[in-house]
Amino acid sequence: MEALKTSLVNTPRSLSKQARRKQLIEATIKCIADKGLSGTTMADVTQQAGLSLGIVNLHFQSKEKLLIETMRYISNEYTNGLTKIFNDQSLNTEQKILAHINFDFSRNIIDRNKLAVWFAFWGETKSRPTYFSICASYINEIANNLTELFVLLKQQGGYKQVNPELVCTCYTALSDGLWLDLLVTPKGLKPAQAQSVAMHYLATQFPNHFTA
Amino acid sequence: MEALKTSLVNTPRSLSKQARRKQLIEATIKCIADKGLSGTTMADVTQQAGLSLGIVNLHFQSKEKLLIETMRYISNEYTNGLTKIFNDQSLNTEQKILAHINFDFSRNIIDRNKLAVWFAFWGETKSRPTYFSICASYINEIANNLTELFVLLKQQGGYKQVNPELVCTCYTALSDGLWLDLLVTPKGLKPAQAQSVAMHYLATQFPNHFTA
DNA sequence: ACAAAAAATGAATGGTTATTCATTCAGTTG
DNA sequence: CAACTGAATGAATAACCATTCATTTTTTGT
Repeated sequence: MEALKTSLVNTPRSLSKQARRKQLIEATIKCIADKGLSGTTMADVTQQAGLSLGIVNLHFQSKEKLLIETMRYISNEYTNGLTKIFNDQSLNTEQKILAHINFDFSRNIIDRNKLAVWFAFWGETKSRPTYFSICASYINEIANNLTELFVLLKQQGGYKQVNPELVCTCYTALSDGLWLDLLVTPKGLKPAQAQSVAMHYLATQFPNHFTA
Repeated sequence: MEALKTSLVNTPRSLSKQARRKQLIEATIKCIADKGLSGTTMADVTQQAGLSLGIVNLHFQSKEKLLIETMRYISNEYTNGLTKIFNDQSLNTEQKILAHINFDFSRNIIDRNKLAVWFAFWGETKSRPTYFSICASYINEIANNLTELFVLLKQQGGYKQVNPELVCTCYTALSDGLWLDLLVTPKGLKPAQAQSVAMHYLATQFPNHFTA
């Protein structure tokens, strides 16, 4: 019996370098989800991709670099999605915040394989400075943007009591915690419920704009 | 130069089995925090404990069992602390909720070494059923107890709008997310701040009992 | 169609690490 | 104090796994 491969199409002998790297990164995501970070071997990854053992070193030089690129891949996907929303001129403040939440709980982001990768790497940030620096680079930017949106909505909606920075910290921690729930107790919390919990919190801060 | 040992006292040749196991578990926590779950070897753990290489297999049979017992150790410490609060006859509902939050952000619980262990294991729950079953066993009990407290406070305080189950889910996710912040961005968020963020949320639900 | 270049392969290598167990050591008992 | 018991040690073993690179396969350019 042959293992299910990440790419279902026949893999032509020569894809572009870019495409081959992506294929390997996606196989890595699947392996980390299935076997954990410590249990993922080069043999696992290459078999999952349907390629030969030496291929990772050919394209990434080492396992460590493959893992770092995998982290960066997921991290970029998330950051780019949010940046696009923040820069979308066609959306007003309220719509941007809504789009942000929708994105945070969209199918592609809360995919359990990817969540497993997020938490696998977060669990190692204390011991691996490189992982930490990847996180650090995007966390601040996202927080600044989101805080800015809350500042604007506070002004526009006349919410005198709201502390935008606090709301940003609270919302961000809440959505991280809901992600963890989705990973660890998938039977208990469905994606739609998770999103409604996040909405419930925002409704406490901006009751005229959001409802639980 | 000799590595700093987990136990600073001279370790007598014969401790009780229980004490020796605890010593090894605490060395394991330190190693996981320092080197990550995948980077922690038997040599690391035993050296950290100031004992010889074979000692783990003598007391735990295998590395896998040591890791499981380490997870259980931290998990029990947390669950027992909360259970004690819930069963404390001298506290009223409001005081129990406050005690719960204080405990969630107390020094012994949000110790960064222990947080690193929590997230290291959570990152592997999808691939390791045993880790998952340890989590599952305590999550439900804690959620039920906390929900019950919110039900009581709703009645006692006349909070018609409050949904106790939702508040429990939200608070729990929020505190998990804040734990993650404390682990990943310790420069950005101090323990006292984290606790005040959690209080801020509870104040939105029970404004007559809690203030941000 | 052929040669040259590029990509991919996987057996072999070498380093790492969990586990074993014969031996050493400390504490206890009669 | 001598014999005994069980805890602790660490050298040796065996399994595992990342990486290398000589060889094979495919693509490209002329």
